[in-house]
Amino acid sequence: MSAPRSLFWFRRDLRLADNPALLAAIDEGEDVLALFILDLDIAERAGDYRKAYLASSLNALDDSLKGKLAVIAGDAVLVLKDVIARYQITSVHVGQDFAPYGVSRDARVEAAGIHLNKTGSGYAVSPGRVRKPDGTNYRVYTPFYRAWLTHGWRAPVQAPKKLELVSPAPSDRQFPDWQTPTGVELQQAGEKAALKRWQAFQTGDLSEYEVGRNIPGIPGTSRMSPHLRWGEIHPRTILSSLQPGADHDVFRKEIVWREFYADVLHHYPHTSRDYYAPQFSKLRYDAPDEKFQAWCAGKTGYPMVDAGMRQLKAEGWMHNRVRMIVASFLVKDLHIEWQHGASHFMKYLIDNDVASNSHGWQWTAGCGTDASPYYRIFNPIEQGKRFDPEGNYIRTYVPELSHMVGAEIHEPWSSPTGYLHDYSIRIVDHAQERLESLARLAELKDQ
DNA sequence: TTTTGAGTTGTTCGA
DNA sequence: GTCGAACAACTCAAA
Repeated sequence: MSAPRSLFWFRRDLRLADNPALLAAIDEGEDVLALFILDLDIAERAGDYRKAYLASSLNALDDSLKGKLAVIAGDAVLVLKDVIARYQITSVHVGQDFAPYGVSRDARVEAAGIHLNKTGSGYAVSPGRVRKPDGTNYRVYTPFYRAWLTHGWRAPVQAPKKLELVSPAPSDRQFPDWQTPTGVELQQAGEKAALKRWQAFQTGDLSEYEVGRNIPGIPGTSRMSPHLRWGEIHPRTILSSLQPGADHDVFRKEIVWREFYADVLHHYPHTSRDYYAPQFSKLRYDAPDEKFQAWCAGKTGYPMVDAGMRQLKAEGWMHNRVRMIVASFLVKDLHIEWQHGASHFMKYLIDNDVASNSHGWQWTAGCGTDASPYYRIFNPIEQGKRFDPEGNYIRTYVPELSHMVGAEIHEPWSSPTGYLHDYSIRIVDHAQERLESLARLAELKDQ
């Protein structure tokens, strides 16, 4: 009988600190093989931004593991079978993945006879755990939040003190060569970068978060989303350093929104692509045409919308306030189904989380949980004036408007210099399309 | 079972 | 410029 040797399969938990599943693997094996499986099906769908971020995160993880991370491309079942045989693995450990794709992948693995020891997940309270007294799940955020607070969560655990790693064969070090696209500046990936950024946010902008988070022209948000997406930091680590006070409370609620949407998707897996409120599938929509292309390219002629869409392409990330503005514009002004926008986001966002993305879109579209009232249609001009009064955000991303100062930047059509540098003419009239949206929603009501 | 209050993020209109 | 009301009706959670 050979010595017990465990496999730790890294998936969405690319970190060493506060990783109970990794500790479980260490407990069970005299040594541990650290593995990441490159799923080429996902890679085919993913945009270059996501791939570059992941490649960078894997390099960072490998550094922490002193160059002993195995990376193998292929189908999870085949790779695991092969690795288990070749390295004489006696147990496989993972953190539980709740996203629909991960759930079905893990089911295939287990159906193939590979037992996965699951410890913890990427959430402070795993999806499915927060329940109403009658045992059913919540569909509204605020009651979920109150129950979530009551539920509580475990304290973070330390990084392993001692980690005996198996050295993988050179042929099992298939790190992808995915480069950041030219002209794009992605935020730094990896556990160290995540912790450093969290520390900086905690001692900095967190104290002004309630107001600052809504101003896209300043660095008022934490930018933890890409790190949370790949588990470079665990939400427990974040939550455990929050204090009482309004700004911290608002930030905690944002973390719990992530937990809520994961819970909703867990109970209704089809809502990653389909309507949470099915009657909205009967609404009259327009096919994605050249207007959709203009939206993607950031050439709608609405400064705040265009700035957001261009930030997405420049950084693989977009400020949350602006995500709502561009999403509302696509659905309510262009009358295009939310899935088209959600797919575009998933391609470019380095924080591409299917639960938060799909349900964020559905919220804006009015077909999600806690959906906004039908009459809540964002005015891209007013939103710009309110949250980017000086136009700092717009000037950063829309060079055709960089010569404009003050509030006039929000309405280039009203300014003699608005089109001096060939800024796009408005592709639609917001006031008119707002009425069109209300009319189409009224049709739905009459049915 | 029935009732009641509440529900992330807004805009427009008229006084 | 500011302010309050109106904008549907419905679903959800909890008493």
